[in-house]
Amino acid sequence: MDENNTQIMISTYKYKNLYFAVGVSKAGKIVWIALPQENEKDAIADILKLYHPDQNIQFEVSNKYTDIAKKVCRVYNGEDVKFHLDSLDLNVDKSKRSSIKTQFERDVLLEVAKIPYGEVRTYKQIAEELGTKGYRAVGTAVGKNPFPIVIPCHRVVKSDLRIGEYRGGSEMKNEILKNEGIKINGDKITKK
DNA sequence: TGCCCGCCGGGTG
DNA sequence: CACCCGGCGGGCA
Repeated sequence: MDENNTQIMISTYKYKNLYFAVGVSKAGKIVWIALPQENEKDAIADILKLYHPDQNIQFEVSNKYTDIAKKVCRVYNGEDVKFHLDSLDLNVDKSKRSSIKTQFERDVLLEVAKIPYGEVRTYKQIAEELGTKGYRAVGTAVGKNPFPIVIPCHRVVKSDLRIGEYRGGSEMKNEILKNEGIKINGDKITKK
């Protein structure tokens, strides 16, 4: 592949049979973070899903951003690693290849980004912060989070404190929360 | 427009 | 507890 045509750089990091992957733009911004996968191919495929098949995206896998993938891994495993929001491509662009399609999705993600380590908020709380009753719409937007783990959508739970859904499965959500020290009994958060 | 959603709360047994 | 259902609003074909 011609390096000069590379539009996106993908780096992966393996830990305990799980592959973490990040996609980074030419501009050096993270455009997508994969949920951990059992093999590297799936992790890379998760990044490329962002792009339409007919976009013929140029990408290259290298170790250039392995440190970022490693940081994601560390957060997954319960470390309170800080990420700068400016390392993420938070642009809203419906037409172009952009991780975030609408202003509403962006607003939701920025609200979720405020949830402190080791705490949870409900979908309803996020909606109310944004001044809407579209609780389900918040769930939908959270579900499209291009930066899982870094923007902690796993910390958003149902109003009755049940865990709720997750792209990677509720078991994975459960595990990340557990790694953060959040107490869970069955499918419910046990403390406020 | 119509339909799908990582939701919510009130209802019933 | 278990379903069940109407309401809500954002996004997309």
